[in-house]
Amino acid sequence: MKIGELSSLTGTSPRALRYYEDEQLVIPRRMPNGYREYDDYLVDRVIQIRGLLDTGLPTRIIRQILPCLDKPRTIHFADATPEMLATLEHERDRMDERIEFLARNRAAITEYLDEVRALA
DNA sequence: CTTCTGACA
DNA sequence: TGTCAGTA
Repeated sequence: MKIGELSSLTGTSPRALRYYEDEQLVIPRRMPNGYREYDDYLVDRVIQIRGLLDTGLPTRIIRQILPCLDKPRTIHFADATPEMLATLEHERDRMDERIEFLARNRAAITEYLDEVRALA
């Protein structure tokens, strides 16, 4: 499929899709006219990438763990280097911090909402 | 009309 | 990331 279809299918702008290619998060083939040709399995990968990006993971890390996320997930346990496990642990801890941060703000907003409603 | 690359009041 | 330009 061309970039436009992948874009609407994943809710990701063509601009972002081209950026992912620069970061080597997705490697589309090229059609004779120069247009990018994306394989169907990339729909799931792009959605996966967006989720990881929203989590706060830098593209460098995503690029590193992406091969572990593809279809034959079981086969990829082999290339799990100790360095990668270390970075993943680090990122997991960062996620925990982010969760705490988000939870505080959620609590603050809830509290604010309750007070406003109490006065109304 | 869609996509491509490069660039930024 | 959006968007504009000048093409293919």
